[in-house]
Amino acid sequence: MTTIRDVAREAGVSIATVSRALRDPAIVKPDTRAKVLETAERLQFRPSHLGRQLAERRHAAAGVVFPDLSGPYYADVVMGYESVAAEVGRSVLISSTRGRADVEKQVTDMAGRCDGLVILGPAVPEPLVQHLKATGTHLVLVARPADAGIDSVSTAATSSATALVRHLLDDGARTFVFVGDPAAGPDVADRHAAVSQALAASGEQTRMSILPVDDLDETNGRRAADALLHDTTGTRTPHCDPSSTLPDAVVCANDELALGLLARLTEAGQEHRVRVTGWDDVMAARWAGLTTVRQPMRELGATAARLLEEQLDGTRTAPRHELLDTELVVRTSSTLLGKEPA
Amino acid sequence: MTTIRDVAREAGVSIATVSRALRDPAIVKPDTRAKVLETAERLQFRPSHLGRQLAERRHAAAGVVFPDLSGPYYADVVMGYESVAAEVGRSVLISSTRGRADVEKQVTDMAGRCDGLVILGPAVPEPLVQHLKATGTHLVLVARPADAGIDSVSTAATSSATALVRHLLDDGARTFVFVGDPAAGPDVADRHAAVSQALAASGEQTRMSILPVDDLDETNGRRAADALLHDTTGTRTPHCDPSSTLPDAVVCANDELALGLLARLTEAGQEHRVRVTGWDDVMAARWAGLTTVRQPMRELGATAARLLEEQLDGTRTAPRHELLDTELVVRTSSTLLGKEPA
DNA sequence: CTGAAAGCGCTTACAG
DNA sequence: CTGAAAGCGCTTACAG
Repeated sequence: MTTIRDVAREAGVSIATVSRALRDPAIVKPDTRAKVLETAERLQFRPSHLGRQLAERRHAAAGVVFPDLSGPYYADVVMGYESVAAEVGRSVLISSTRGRADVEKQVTDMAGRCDGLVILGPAVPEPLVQHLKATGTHLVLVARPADAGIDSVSTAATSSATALVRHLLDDGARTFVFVGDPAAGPDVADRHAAVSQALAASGEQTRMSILPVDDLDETNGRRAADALLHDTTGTRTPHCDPSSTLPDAVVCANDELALGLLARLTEAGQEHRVRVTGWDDVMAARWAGLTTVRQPMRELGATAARLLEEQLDGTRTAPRHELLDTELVVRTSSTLLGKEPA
Repeated sequence: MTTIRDVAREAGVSIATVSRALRDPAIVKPDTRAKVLETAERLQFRPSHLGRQLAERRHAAAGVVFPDLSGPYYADVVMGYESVAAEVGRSVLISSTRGRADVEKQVTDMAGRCDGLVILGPAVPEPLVQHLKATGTHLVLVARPADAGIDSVSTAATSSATALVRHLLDDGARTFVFVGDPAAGPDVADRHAAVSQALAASGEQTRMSILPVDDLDETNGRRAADALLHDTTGTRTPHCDPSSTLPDAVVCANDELALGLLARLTEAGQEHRVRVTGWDDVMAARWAGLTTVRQPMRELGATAARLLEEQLDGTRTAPRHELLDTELVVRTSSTLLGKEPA
C-alpha cells in the first residue's frame, strides 16, 4: 500500500506538506501543491482512513441499531438515514438486535466504532440507552419514547387518528373495537390514546372497547376476527360487553393484525359487515385495500441523520425533539358503502 | 477517555502487559492478569478500535453495497449477511447506490474502510468491479453474473422454472407469454432462458412469446395486461403472433410486474381467463395469491458473509461460486381450476 | 509557506 | 513473564 511517506519522498516534500496539500489547498504554495497532487495521483495514493481517524479522533461514521430489517418499516428508515449520511460523508454501520443475546456488548462495541448512534424503536432496552447517555455517546432516538435529554424523532398519531375517526364516523360507524394491547408498548398505547381522544373529541355518541393481543402479527389478527365473530354468535369473550354484536369498526394497532383479521373475515364471508383499519401502510396493505396510517419512514431516518450531524459538529447542544406527521390513507376496507349489505 | 496508558499506570505495569492480558490471557502471569483486568474493569476501559485497527492493519469490518433497501429483497439479504457477520465479530457498513452520481468515489471510499466488500446485484457497474478486483479488494458478488476470479453467490432458476412449467402444463396451459425483456439484464435473461428451456424439455407442444417491458414495475405490469387484452380484441401489438388471443399463461419476470398485471386483469374482469406467475415472492404476492418463485434471500447474505470470512482469514484462496436453489410457491393465480369459466 | 516532531491508542517483535 | 521501543498512517501545533 502506498502511504503518505511514499508520496512525500517521491514529491520531495515532507509528509506534513502532503497532508496539507491534500486537505487544505489554500495553505500550500500552488507549485508545491501541484507537485504533490500529481505525485499522489501517479502513485494512486488513497489516504488511510484509519490513520486519519486516529489522528483526528473521529470515526466519520455513525451506527444505526434496529430490531430487524424484514418488513419495510426499518429498512426505509435506514434508507432515509443513509442517503443523508452519504451526503455529508459519514459512513453507516448497522446492527440488528432481534434474537441477539448480547445486545449490550453488541451496542457498546458499535458505539466504540462510531461518532454517534441512532436507535430505532425498541431495538435497545431502556437501561442501555441510559448507560450510553451517561457515558457521553451521541444519540438519536427514532420512533421510541423520548428522553428529555436525548435528541429524538417520532411520528404524531394525533392528526391521523382524528382523520381516521372522522372518516369512520362519516361512514356511519358508532361502535369500535381497538385490537392491540395499549399496555404492551408505547406505540400501541400512543395509537390507542390518539384514537380514544379523537372519538371523545368528535362529539358523537360512541363506544370503543379493547381487544388485547400480545404479538401484532397476522395470526393474532385472525384470532381477533374469530373472537369478534364468536361474540355475535353468543359465545362471550371477556373483552366485550356481553350484549355486543360485531362492532361497526375495528381499528387495529398495525397492518399485520388488520390483514390477518381481514383475511379471516373474508373467509367467513363477513368482511362486508365491519370496517377495518390498520396502521403503518406496509406494502401488502395496498393490495388488500386496507385503510391505514402511513408513517414518513424515510423522513424519520433523514431527520435522525440531520439531528446527529448537528450534535457532532457542535452546531447545537440543547436536545431537540422532532415530531413528524402521519397521513391517513383511505382504501376500501374502512367503508361499508358499496359493499353487500348484511 | 481512558486509554491503555491509564490502565497501565494504575495497575503498575507496562502498556504491553495490559494489551497482552486483555488479548491473550495465557501469556501473562495469573496475578498480573487479574490485577490488570480488575483495573481495566474499574476504570471502565474500552480499548479503542481505531488504535487497535491501525496497529493490526485490519478494519474488522465489511461493506455491503446494494441498489436500494426498499422492497424486501436486498433488505433480507443484508439481514442474512449481518447475522453471520455479527457472529464472527465483524462490523457491517452499508451503502446504497441508487440515484447516486458518484458511485465510484462512494465505493472506493468504502473499500478503504473495510477489509472486504459484498456487492449485491447491479449496485455497482462492472468496470468498477474489475477495478476493485485489480486493486486487490476482497470481494463477494451476490445475485450478479459471476466473474471467474471473484467469489460469488447466486440463485439457480433452473429447478424452479422446471417446476413452474410443469405446474402450468398440468393445469392445461400450452401458450405462454413471458413479460420482461431478456436483453435488459442478466436476471431477466436468466429467468427467461430457464423457462424457455423447461418448456422445450417438457416434450409438450408449446409456444412462448416475449412481451418486453423496460422497468419491472407495476405500471408496466398494467400496461402489459392492456397489451394482452388488446390483442384479443383485434388490435395488433408487435410482440405477438397476429392470430393470438389471450395466452394460457403469463410468466412475469418479477412479482411487481405480475401484481400490476393481475390487478389490471381483475379490473377488466378477465383474471379468470389467464394464469399468471411472478418471481421473487415479495410480501404482497402472498396477499394477491400470486404463484411465484422464492429466492433464499437471507441465505444469500449469510453465504456471502461466509465466503468473505474465508477470504479474509486466508482459509481459502481459490475463488468459489455458490449456487443456491429457489423454490416454487404455488398459490391461486397460476391455475384456472375452480375459477369462473371464460 | 514548509519541516521536524509529537501525538492519536493500540500491537508486537525484540531483549532481558 | 514483562518492559522499552518501534511502528501502524495519518494530523497539527510549533518553529522557522
